[in-house]
This record gives sequence, structure tokens and C-alpha cells, in this order.
Amino acid sequence: MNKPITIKEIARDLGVSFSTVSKSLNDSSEISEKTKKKVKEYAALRGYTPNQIALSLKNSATYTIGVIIPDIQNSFFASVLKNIEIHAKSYGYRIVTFFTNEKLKEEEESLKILSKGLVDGLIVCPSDETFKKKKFDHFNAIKNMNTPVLVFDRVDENLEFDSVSVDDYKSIISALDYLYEKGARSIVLASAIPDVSVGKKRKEAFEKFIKDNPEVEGIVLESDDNPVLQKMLLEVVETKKVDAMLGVDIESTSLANSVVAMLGKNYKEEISLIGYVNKQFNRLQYPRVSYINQYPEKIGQIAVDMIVDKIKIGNSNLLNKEVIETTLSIKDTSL
Amino acid sequence: MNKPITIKEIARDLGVSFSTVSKSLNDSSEISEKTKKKVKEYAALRGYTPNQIALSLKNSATYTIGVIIPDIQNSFFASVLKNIEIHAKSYGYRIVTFFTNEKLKEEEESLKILSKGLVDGLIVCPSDETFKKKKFDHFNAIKNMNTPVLVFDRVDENLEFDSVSVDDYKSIISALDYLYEKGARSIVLASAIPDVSVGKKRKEAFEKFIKDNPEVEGIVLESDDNPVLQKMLLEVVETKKVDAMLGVDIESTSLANSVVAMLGKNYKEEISLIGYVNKQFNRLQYPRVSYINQYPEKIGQIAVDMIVDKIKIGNSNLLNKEVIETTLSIKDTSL
DNA sequence: TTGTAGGCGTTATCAT
DNA sequence: ATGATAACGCCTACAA
Repeated sequence: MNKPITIKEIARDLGVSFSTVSKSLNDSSEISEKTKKKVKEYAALRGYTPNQIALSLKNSATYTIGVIIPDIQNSFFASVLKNIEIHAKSYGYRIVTFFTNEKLKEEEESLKILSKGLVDGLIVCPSDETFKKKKFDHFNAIKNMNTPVLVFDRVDENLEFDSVSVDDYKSIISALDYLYEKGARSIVLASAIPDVSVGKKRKEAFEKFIKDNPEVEGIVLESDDNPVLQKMLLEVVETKKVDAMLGVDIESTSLANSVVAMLGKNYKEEISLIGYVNKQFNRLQYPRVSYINQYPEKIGQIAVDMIVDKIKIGNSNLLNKEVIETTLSIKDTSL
Repeated sequence: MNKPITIKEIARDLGVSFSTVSKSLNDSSEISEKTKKKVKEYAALRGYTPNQIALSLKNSATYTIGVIIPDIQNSFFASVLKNIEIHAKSYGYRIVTFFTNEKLKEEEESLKILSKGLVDGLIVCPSDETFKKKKFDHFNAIKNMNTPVLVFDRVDENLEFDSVSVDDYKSIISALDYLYEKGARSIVLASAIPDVSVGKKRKEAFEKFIKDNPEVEGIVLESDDNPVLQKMLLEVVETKKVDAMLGVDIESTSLANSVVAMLGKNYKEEISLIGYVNKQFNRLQYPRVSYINQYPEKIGQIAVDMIVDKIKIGNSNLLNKEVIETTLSIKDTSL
């Protein structure tokens, strides 16, 4: 129940000046070994630890990275966040986290709060609604401040910041190549993020592939309303001969997965499934779902590397856009 | 790239003293409307926002709650964290989050960092390894500080703090009653958390039930090594006539679920499954898994309520131990 | 109605 | 070798 002890109190108790205490604790060569020892011992005894807030003020550095994420229940974001935290820790940074729950208003709020000098840098993935309403003013507002910002995953031309993301085009094409190779000629693209940048890009890649391969029938099913998308999927798989499905996000992939299970279809023989899910997703699944590995560990790590760099070097106007190569991880759902 | 503007600069630019600026911005009645207006307009123009770090130092309050969680990839913790954040926000608190990845050392580190005046209160769920090694000194160390601490989920006699948790005994018994009612006479208890307080308590409740109902065969399978536990489950379900399985945590439940799928067993006819999973878990599953609802939303909310209370009222020595009643949510896996 | 001084906990600079 | 002072940005008595 005791308040944390301060340098001043140590000084008072020891009958020395507080600058002597400060210097002793920082091992200054100006102070005699004897005094240093005395001070250090007493400080240890009293459990002294420097107040980080005071240090932050003094150094105008918080050693904190702000992280804004749409949805922590989404295992992709959970995995990225985990790795951001791990990596930030290794640089001596803490993270303060805000979840927007895919809402624009919460994103604006979060950005506003974090721009009050609370963090040295910001790692953000914009919300669904931000894209839907095409509102980016709150991002532009922070561009004029000296807080470096990095966007991950959902990069967009409207967001002129450093970024880390995966190669949407390549990843879709390689998945489709694989499915084509295996004989799929009727392929469903399922998306629960029709408005989000990556959702759009993945759809474009899909459409390009279909255009380039006219013998393939491409069916695009999109809705950010889960029950609606599920109904669409059920109907298509029931009434058409669908060889394969490709989910561009976790939601749509797990819906596709459920639909297959509900209809009692057989993965290896009747229908294939590939999705933008991850290892964690598969820990809870059987059979395992084939997925496009976006390497969330890498995303988290690179995001931290880049933001720490910007924090230290200072905000330059050159934009650094990192793109991660995905790989296809084939499981029992797609052979 | 401009540094954030300060009160001093506004004062200089406007040719008034900085206390006039401060008072104007805080709408003090001491200042004339005219001056206030002038100051406010200029502040708005320059995008002034008070530096939170300075405010924290001044008020010796950080408006931040520290959260220490074993594993963000665990959807139970993800859900609790989400609700902690939502609720903290509503009180005007931010959260700074540390993940221990079930490691004692990381927990010690996190606790140490957060006790340097960075947070006004702390919400913690101890790691697996903490229980395994029975090391609680780092918790005792923080008891002597004036930072209120609240433990959720994994409460333990060694942790003398406020707490929020579910009723382990009741929840296990009601699940077993249900299964018994449905005719199960051979029941497996699966646990991936044999060392953790809640794992132990749930096992004890199970054993009590078996003792009270000698006609029921109870089989306890425990291991914190997933492949090992899976092997045990596979073997038992293959070789014995098991009517039902009860998972005391997400890992064990999803392993049990996988085993059923692997063996091609039928849920409604051959085997039942109930686990400590949650709604989110089922969003990715088909068929849905019956679960003991621990109400992570409530846990998050009550945790914040209690810690904010302690922060405001001050740390009393009366311990407040909140216990949440679970409910059984029956799905297609257990009819 | 406005301005001055002190303090939150530190460190760094400049005396003594 | 030690101590006093200023500064980080802010707020709030208290003076003027």
C-alpha cells in the first residue's frame, strides 16, 4: 500500500542531495564508490525503481508502440499481434492496444487518443468500415504529426504510410494454378471482406485468372454478413458442380468448410478448399484446411522492425512498402 | 513532422502567459470569454492536444490498465481481452498488454515492467509454468506496491488478490449430470492443463462425481503436450467403449473433437462431447461443439469494474472474489 | 481577469 | 565528490 519510493525520498533518508542519488544509481563516475554503494543498497532495500512516466516526459520518448487492430478474435490478427508484442519486447518497447471491432468511429477514437503523445509509433490495420465509407481523414490528420505510422495487411493507396502486406495477386494465382492443375474447372471465390482493400485485390486476381482461362467457370460470392454468405455458399454447392472453393479470409473459409461438412461432401474426391487461414486455425480443425500462409510472424516482426527504425531515424518521406511472399500449405482438404 | 505544439508555444504566439492558456483551454471561469475564444481557436488551429504523459506525471495517474495474459491465440483469453478493452475504454482507460506465452519468466518480466508506475491497475491471468513451478514471489512483490491487482480465471490460494473466475465444480457437475442423464456411463475427462489451478479443480470435481456414481467409469487423460494427449485420446476411444468426453480447456476439447472426426465416429449416436470452449470456437466449427459457457464478456467486464473500483477507492485489504455461474450450451455434438 | 510560482520524478548541466 | 538548478508539459493555488 506504500507509494513507490522516489529519488527524493531516498535522498532525504540518506541525508544527501537527490542529484547525488540519481548519479549514484546511474553509476556516474563523479560519485565516490562508497556513496554509490550506500545509495544503491538503500535503493534496493526500499525497492526503488525509476518512474517510467517521469522518464518518458524527460526523454520525450514513451518506449511504447500503439497497435490498432480490427478484431482480436480473428486469429490472423491475434497472431500478428502476438508477434508484434514479442518483437517489440525485444527492442524494449511495450505495446498499447486498441481494438476497433471493424468500426470507423472506434478507429478514429483510437487514433486520436494515441496521438496525444502516448506512443512513439503506431502499427495499424484499418477497419472494414473505414474502407466501406472511404473515410481516411483521421489518417491524414496523424500524418502531420511526428508519430511514425505503419499500416499492415490492409494497405491502400489512400493510406500513404509505410506498410507490410502479402502479395495478394501472386498468392491467389498460385492457389488457382494449383487447383487448376488438380483438375478444378469450376471454382468459387468466397469473400466476407468485399469492401476491404485486400478483399478487392484478391477478387481482381481471381477475375483476371478466370479471364485468362475461359475454360474455368469462376463464381464470386461476397457478403460481409455471415449468414447471407453461408446461404449463398450452400445454394451454389448444392445446385452446381463446384470443384473447388477459395476463401479470401478466415470467415469465408470457415463458412465454406462448414458448408462442405453440412452437405457431407468429401474433400479429396468431390471438392477442394483453400483459404487465407493459418496454422492456428488448423489446430482446432479436422480435417486440416489448405491455406495460403501469410506468415503472420513475419508481418509482426517486420512491422516492428520498420516502426522502430522510423522512431529512431526519424520520419522520412520515403515510403517503405514491404511485401511478403506467401506459400501454399496443402492439407487433407485439397489433394 | 512538426513536433506537437505545447501550451508554452501557444502562450508565446498569442502573447499571453501559459497559465492563461491552460485555464482557457480548461474553460476556467477566471478567464474572459474573449480570451478563451482566442486561445481555443488558435489551439484548435494548431491541433493542440494536451500531452498525456505530462498529465500522467502531474496527476500521478496513467489512465492505463495493464493486462497480462498467457496466450492471445487462445480464444478464451482473446475474448476476455477484447471485453476488457471495450470496458476499460468506457471508463476512459487504455490497456497495455503483455503476453507471457505461458512462461514464468515472461510473467516476471511483465510484472516488473508494469510495476514501474506505468499502470494504475493490473489484470492478470497467471501462466501455466507459474503453477508448474509453484513460483509466486513475483506476485507477492507487487502486493507491497500500491498498484491494485486482479486475477482472473486461474485463481489460486497462493494468489491473494481480488479475482474473477467461474465455478469449476458446479460447471463440471452440471455437464456430467447432463451426460449421465443422456445415458453416458463411460466418460473421459481430457485436460491439457493438468498443473493449472482450474485444471486441477475441474479434475477434482470429475473424480468426486465418479466416486458418487460408481456405476460410471471415469477415465482421466492429462497432458500439456498436445500430441501426447491426442495419442492417449485416440487409443482410449479406439479400444474402449467411450460414451462421452469432457474437455476442461480449448486444447483438449479440440483434440477430442479431432479424434472423433478422425475415427469417423458419429456424435449423436456413438459419442458425446462437451468442453470449456466458447461461441467463437464454434464459429469455425461444424458440427458445433457443446460447451460450458464461461461468459468471457462478463469476466472481462467484471474484471474492469473491480479494478477501476480499487483504483478509485484505493487498495483495501478485503479480498473480493467474484464467481461467475456458467451455463451449458448444447449443440449437435451432444444430444 | 491575468500572471507567477511550485511541483509531479528524472536527468543533465553547471556550480561549489 | 557533492549539491543546486533547470527542464520535460501540465495544472493549480496564490498573487497581482
